[in-house]
Amino acid sequence: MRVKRPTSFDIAELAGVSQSTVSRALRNDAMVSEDTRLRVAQAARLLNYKVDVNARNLRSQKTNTLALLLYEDPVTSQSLINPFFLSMLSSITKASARRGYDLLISFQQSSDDWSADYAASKRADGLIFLGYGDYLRYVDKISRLDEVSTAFVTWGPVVAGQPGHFIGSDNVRGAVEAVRHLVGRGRKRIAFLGDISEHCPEFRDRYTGYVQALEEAGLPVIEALYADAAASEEVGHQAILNLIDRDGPIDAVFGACDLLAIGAMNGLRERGLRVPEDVAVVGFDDIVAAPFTAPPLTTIRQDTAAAGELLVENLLRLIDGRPIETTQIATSLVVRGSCGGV
Amino acid sequence: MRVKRPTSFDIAELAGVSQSTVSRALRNDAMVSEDTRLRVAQAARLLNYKVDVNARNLRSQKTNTLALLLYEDPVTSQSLINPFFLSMLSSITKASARRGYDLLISFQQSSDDWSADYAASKRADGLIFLGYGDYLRYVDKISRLDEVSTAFVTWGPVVAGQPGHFIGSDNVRGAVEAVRHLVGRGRKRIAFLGDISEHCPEFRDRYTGYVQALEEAGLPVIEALYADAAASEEVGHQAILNLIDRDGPIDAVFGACDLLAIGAMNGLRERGLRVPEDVAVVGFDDIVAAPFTAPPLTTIRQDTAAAGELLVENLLRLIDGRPIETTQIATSLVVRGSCGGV
DNA sequence: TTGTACGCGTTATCAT
DNA sequence: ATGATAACGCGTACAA
Repeated sequence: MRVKRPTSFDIAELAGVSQSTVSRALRNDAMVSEDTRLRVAQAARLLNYKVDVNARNLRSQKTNTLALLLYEDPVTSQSLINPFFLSMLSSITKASARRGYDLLISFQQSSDDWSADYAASKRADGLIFLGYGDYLRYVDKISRLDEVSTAFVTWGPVVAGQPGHFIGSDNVRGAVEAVRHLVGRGRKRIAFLGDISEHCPEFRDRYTGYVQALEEAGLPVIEALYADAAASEEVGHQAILNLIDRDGPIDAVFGACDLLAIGAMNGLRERGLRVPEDVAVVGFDDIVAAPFTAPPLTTIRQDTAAAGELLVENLLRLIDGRPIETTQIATSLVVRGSCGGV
Repeated sequence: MRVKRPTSFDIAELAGVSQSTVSRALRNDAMVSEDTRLRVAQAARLLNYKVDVNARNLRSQKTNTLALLLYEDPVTSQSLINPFFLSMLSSITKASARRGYDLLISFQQSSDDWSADYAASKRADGLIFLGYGDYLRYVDKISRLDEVSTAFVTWGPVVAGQPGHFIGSDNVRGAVEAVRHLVGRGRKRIAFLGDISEHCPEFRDRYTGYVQALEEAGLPVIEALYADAAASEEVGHQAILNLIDRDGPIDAVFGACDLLAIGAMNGLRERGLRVPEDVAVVGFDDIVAAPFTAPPLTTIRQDTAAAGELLVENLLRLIDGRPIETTQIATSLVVRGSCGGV
């Protein structure tokens, strides 16, 4: 027994005005006398009227909605999402809510179900891309978005010739800071964990910072201390075991992300090495779990709150046709037990 | 220089059929000859046509979208969301994607910005409520939803007389299992951490299970070993300190959620007590961080993957007017270092 | 199997 | 400051 949903016409009748006036009154849109505004508001409350957003969107060609597309390599994620992105997601949600935008989210599992039609089908006014995934795989699709002038921003490093607008942490500086910290504690044989192929430009930037800090300290960059690794705990675990067993002693590990660092700590423990006494460990991200590991993880914090704000803010600028401003976010070193802290 | 978006009329012209036929062909909806279907599909691809979902939704009175409303007590959450809910969020996203539904998400920060109009304004076909928040505060609003026959499901325990459909873990059994495990390791003075007021019925159920397991083991329920605590790490930390300092020795802690248990472990360490030798600890949830704590946290796992599926599945049933089936999910004990494991 | 005609509920435009 | 009217783009009876 469904009651008919009231329309603006019903409100109009009840308030004794025309339907178009109702529309204006509710939107605070144009000049409406205080008197009628109140009568309309009251009538609306009485009938429990809510604007039909589909009609509104259709007419106004605006959705007041953003879409967040999270993509991760299926290889990397065993049905679990990297905590860092969950944190980003949380801050993006809040940022868009503060701006009065709804947020639609979608996890892209394979590159096939690429449902970036969100904009084309007028489901959203703009798109936010987020992921540690393989960027290369998405470039052509993203270019297509660019061609049809869809508004979108991507979380990540600026890659030469990449279409669209990238916003991200200053990965190079962050990594420099991490490695400087290790060097400052007297570490000399510092392993790097992470995939630095062109598929993972963020990790590549962090590797660049790693090299930079080593050189600046006059330390050699030892190739054997680099271990390719996708972004997960298990992978980090395996990678460090292989590295230790094959290439001998290390006194520190810099993980390109916290999950890798955590995996490494587990591997080190398995080999009877103490953290930080024998091997100091620094990660990158500062995920929620980082303070709770054993020992607590020293890491480079990415300011997800600021990141969410910046992504949303800039996306809205794009939607309005205004120019984008800042695109880089400062990181900060968080010292905990795994290197230099308690 | 924006190009005009193609409409179904444009496709119709290009394919040499009527607009209504285009609509049918694209929806695979009615009888359409293979021939015309192909011509239409080709024309659509050529013009890069996408259905305007607002028009579609308006016309069909269906959105193919679900809304996820996450609410947490502002007291409890200092701008950080409980990892458990992030995990739920992730699984719900996937579940609804699998069903071909878009997901709209919203974090309810205060009870004021109660934007549960998602259904009333035809933004979504159904709602999912999720939260460790104060249930009582939401009951009346939820009742109103029930009155206007909005389709919605709530993650949580079944509370007598509560409107709507609740779906959740079997908190009592889970807690029983947790405490049995502690008892089985010879623990006798087992503290309980968590708010068991009517505001937190889930925690209350877990307390019920705690009491049940103690009684079944012939152990006394010692009131002094209960500590009220909201769901956060800091609160757990403080609570255990107070409890130890005031009420003397304990040999185990059962935290109503993992964050509380983790906080407790930190507090115990601060007082020089070893986990699990001096005090064994068991949590509830099995959040992402649980395996990484020191020692790894023994806990009751809530099957978030199954939960997400069940919530979405049942919500869709409600939307279709079909009856709801299962509403309880089994938990499982995960033994790790903090009690009985390595 | 396909075409015709209308309506979904709102916002925009042009009057007054 | 308000009213009348025309779109917005698609789905669906109904007719053919």
